[in-house]
Order: sequence, then C-alpha cells, then structure tokens
Amino acid sequence: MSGLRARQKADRHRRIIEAAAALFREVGYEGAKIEAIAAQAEVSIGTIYNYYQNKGDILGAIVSMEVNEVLNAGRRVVASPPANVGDALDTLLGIYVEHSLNYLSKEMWRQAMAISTQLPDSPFGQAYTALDRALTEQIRALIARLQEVALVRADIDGPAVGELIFNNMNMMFIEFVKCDEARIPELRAAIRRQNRILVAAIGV
Amino acid sequence: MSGLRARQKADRHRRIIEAAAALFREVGYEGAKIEAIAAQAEVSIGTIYNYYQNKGDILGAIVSMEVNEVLNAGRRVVASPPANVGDALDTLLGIYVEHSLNYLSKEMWRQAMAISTQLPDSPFGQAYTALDRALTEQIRALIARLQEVALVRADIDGPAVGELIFNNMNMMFIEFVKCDEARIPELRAAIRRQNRILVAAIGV
DNA sequence: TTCTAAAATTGAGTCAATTCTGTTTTTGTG
DNA sequence: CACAAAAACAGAATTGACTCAATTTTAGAA
Repeated sequence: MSGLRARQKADRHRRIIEAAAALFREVGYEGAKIEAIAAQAEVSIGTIYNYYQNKGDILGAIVSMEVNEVLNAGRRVVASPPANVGDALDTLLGIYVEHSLNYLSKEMWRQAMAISTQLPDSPFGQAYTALDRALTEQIRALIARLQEVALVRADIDGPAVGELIFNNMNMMFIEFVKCDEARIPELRAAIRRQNRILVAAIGV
Repeated sequence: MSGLRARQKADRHRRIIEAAAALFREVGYEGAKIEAIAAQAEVSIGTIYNYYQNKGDILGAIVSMEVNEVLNAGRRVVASPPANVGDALDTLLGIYVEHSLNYLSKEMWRQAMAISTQLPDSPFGQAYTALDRALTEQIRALIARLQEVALVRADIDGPAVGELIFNNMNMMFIEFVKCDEARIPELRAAIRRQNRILVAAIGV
C-alpha cells in the first residue's frame, strides 16, 4: 500500500517547502530562522534536518522547481526555433532570464549560487551543477537544431559554442543578481550584444 | 612621525593574515576557527573583528594579494603579446590559470567566490567584483592591442569580445575549483577550445 | 613629567545553525 | 489484537561566528 507514512512524509516535505518559500520571500534567506520555518510548517527543528541536510538544501529544492520549469519552457523553443540564429538564441536565453525572478528573489539566487560553489558535493551543490549542465545541453541542442536546418554552419564546434554561450549568459546573470538595481531588459540587451559576435561567426 | 601605533597596527594586520593563511591551508577555511586564528596571531578575537568585518574579509585580503600578482604578470603580456591571436589569448589566460593555485587552495577559492556572491556589498564582495573587472579590462586591453597591430579586425566590438572571453574563462574556472579532481592542463585546453571559435571570428 | 581624550584591545556573552539522544509513531508479524 | 523492530520526531545541548561594554594603551598638550 502507499502507506500512511509515505503520505505523511510527502505532506511534511510540502509543508516545509511552502513555509520556507514564504519566509524566504518575506524576510529573506538569512532572515528566515530554521526555528521559524519549523513553527510555520508545524514540524520540529529535528524533523527539518531529517528531511534536508541543511538550510541550503531547502532553498535548493525551491531553486530546482524553478529551473525545471524554465527547462520545460525552453524545450518548446528548441523544438521549433525562430528562423534566424540571433532571434533563436535571444528567444531561448530570453526565456531563461525572464522566468528567473518568478519565484526566486535576487537574494535567494545569490544564496543558492553561493551554496552551490561553497558545498559542491552537498545534495544541492550537485543538483545545481546538474541544472547548469542541463541548460548548457539545451543551448547545444538549439545549436544542433539550427545546424540541421542549415542556419548554422555545419563545420563549427557546436558543443563548444553552446558552452561558451551558456557560460557567458550565466556570468552575466550572476552579475545581475549581485546588483539589486540591475534590470532584466538591460541584462537581455547586454547578452545580445555579446552574442552578436558569435552569431556573426557561426551563421551561414 | 610614523607613530608606534601605526607600526603596531601594520604588524597586527600582518600577523592576522599570516596566521589565517597558514590555518586556511592547513585545516581549510571552515576548519580554521576564529579563536584559533586569534591565538596563532597572538591577538584577541575582538581585535580581529576590529581589523576585518568578518571571517570572509580575512580570506578576501589573501585573495586580493594573489589576484594582484596575476594582474601584474598579465600586464607584461599585454605590453608585448605573441604575434598571433590564439597564442596571445592563450598566454594571457594561461598566466591567470597557472598562478591561481600558488597561494590559494581550491577550497579557499570556493569560499571566496561564494562569499563574493553572497555578500556583494561587503568590503570583500566589492573588492572581488573590482578584481573581476580588472581582469576583464586587461583582456580588453589585449584585444585593443591586437587591433592596433592589425591582428584583430578593427571593426569588431572589442569590449564585448573581451567580456565574453573573461566570462567564459571565469565560469570554466569556477567549475574547475568546484571539482577537486580537475587539473590545470585540462582546464587550459578546454578554454582554448572555446576560444578557438572566437579567434576564428575576430582574426584578420 | 602628568594628565586627558581618543583609539585600540579584550573576552565573556549572544544568537542561530546543526547535532544528538531519548521518545513516539508506524509497520508487519504471530 | 499484541508486540518488536524500524523509522521518524522532538527539542535540549553544542558549536562557532560575531558583538559590545569595560579596560588598557597611546598621543599630545600643559
């Protein structure tokens, strides 16, 4: 049977995540004390640590949901990309960037990024690296798709270009979340400017 | 006069940094307790916090020394670069990468990077961002230099290319320090591979 | 030399994440 | 149903970064 225990477990997971997400948004990551999350989720401190190795992993679960949504949205673009290299890239990266603050505040992103480099071997650290890789693969898939329809030269090193584009976007995004004043339209424009060089180099 | 107080101050700064650097390397950043650093530097805990706002700033001082050394070494390359775009880039970025583990362990780099995104407004956070910018400017200076000697096309967007190259290298370096097994030669080769595309695009 | 204000030092105390140990709940078996 | 083992829970205790009020040291004037 799908025992009582399993249901309770799923329920507690959900309650903890919901409580944490609400508190993170309300008072920030640092401001959200484990004790408060536990109280709001109606669970004890010990139980939280039974479900997550540390505070960062709770944030990690939230980040993963967000990035997975973005990956799904991106899949549709890769399936039928705009018929122009510049627009195709801009559309895909635009989706990443535009969705980025739907559920996560800049502070939450900063914390998530920090934890993923600080503890690369923790569950969340590994998950975050996997998400980065998934995004890189999606960009590579787009390039491959564009090569198929002969919008990108067949003789260029697709995987290398994909990684280059992802790395550049990611660094720009890191700078973006580090600065509270930075705005999404400017970020997109800056990324477009960098990519223009590559577009010129790889287009037929 | 260069008063007693000023001398004592400089001396304490030095003792704290030396004690911290030794302990960071010996037992890692997390493992180095402030109490232990204070004991080894023969100062009290309070004094450390009089000199540095937090533990991260102590690491920050060490990182800054390292990066400044790298910037100096890079300056010589920019002054008289190899007469070939690919080699010029490889030489400059090679210096960055090869020097990177002279004084800092991967764990120290991870912590430093984490802190700089976690607390972008702390003294160290700002200093780290400034160092990144200085490295970006140095790469841009190299591109400009190569444009002057007509090895790089005059009509390309030099600053954008410079930033693209830095961002890519930096992300590759972040992945490198996140993985204890990763080795410098492979890192250099991977960066060269990404850059090959750009070199082809911007060379005369 | 003596004295006073400013600067620096000290370390016990605070705060919050994480750990640990004893207790309670659930499950499956006889 | 009763019971023993396993799993999950609770929250007090621990740990370590950081603060702050009291104390000491220095600089410079009289």
